[in-house]
Amino acid sequence: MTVSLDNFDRKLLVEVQQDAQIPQNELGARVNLSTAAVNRRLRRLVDEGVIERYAAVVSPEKVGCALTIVTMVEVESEQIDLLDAMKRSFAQCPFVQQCYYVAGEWDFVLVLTVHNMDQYTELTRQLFFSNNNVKRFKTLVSMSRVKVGLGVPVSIDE
Amino acid sequence: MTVSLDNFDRKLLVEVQQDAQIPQNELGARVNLSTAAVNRRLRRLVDEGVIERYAAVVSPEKVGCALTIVTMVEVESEQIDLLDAMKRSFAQCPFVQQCYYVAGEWDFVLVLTVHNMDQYTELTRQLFFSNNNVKRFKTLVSMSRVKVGLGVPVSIDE
DNA sequence: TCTGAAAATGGACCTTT
DNA sequence: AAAGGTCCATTTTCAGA
Repeated sequence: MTVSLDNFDRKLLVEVQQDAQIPQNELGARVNLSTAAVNRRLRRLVDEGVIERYAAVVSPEKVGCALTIVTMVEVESEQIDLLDAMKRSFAQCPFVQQCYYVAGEWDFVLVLTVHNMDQYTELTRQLFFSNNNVKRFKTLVSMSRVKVGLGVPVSIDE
Repeated sequence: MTVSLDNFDRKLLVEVQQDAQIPQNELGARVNLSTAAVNRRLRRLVDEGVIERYAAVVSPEKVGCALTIVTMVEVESEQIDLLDAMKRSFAQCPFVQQCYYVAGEWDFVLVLTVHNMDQYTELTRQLFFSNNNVKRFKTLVSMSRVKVGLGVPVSIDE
């Protein structure tokens, strides 16, 4: 599952999570490696699945998705097939940015990106009210996205 | 704030959020545009801030960050400077992947990525117990990351 | 690590609406 | 003017020695 990474790999991961467009020679200069070495290492990181993919991060506001909402959901029954169906329905919905199946007071946590409240209301109907395995849900409306990212911490020991 | 996008832009955004490494000529083939036009449009999208950045998505498991945790926090006082200090402390922490300041039963929602429970315990001490503006917090441990991403929905009208 | 070929990016310039 | 297309120079990637 885990992969062994040395400090060069870790430094590269830090850089590349931050900005994937830095050319390999520049990366090399930063971590003290030749362009070719950087190239090989990045390829290996992708091949081994450490780097899952490269993605453009788009600004929700700029495309009119002004509202971020966090919703917690409690289910009626934890029967596997019912849970799977719910997971699928959440995962499929393009407005669901993230979905975690959790242990604790709630069963699911969803992060949603929508254009406005009306759209959220409509979504709750679709995702929650029309699903009779949803016992209750609670809505938290984001007033500020303090930190947003998928960055994974990689510690570098000097 | 919002930017006017035509269908070409939207199609490009869909592709590029999914995979930022598709070469521009291939993108052109997919959306029916020349390489140069794709190049110009992508540049414009970056300049206008629609595309905030390009990032490598790394697998938390592969780098040993096996645990995803969602934490809700309620504050004692909503005094601006206290809130700002909290926001800063959350944003700074490399294990805080996301942080939203929300309205509702809670004040903050955090998504954390940690190596193990011990580390989380240590983090709660650092982030919550040692901050006397934290009234209470609730921990939800993720058992499965059903959907994870920063993808923003862009609808294409044919 | 170095060198060089192949690929991708991005600008110049002309054409269309 | 605004945006597309073709062509060409520059930059970047990536494999072999």
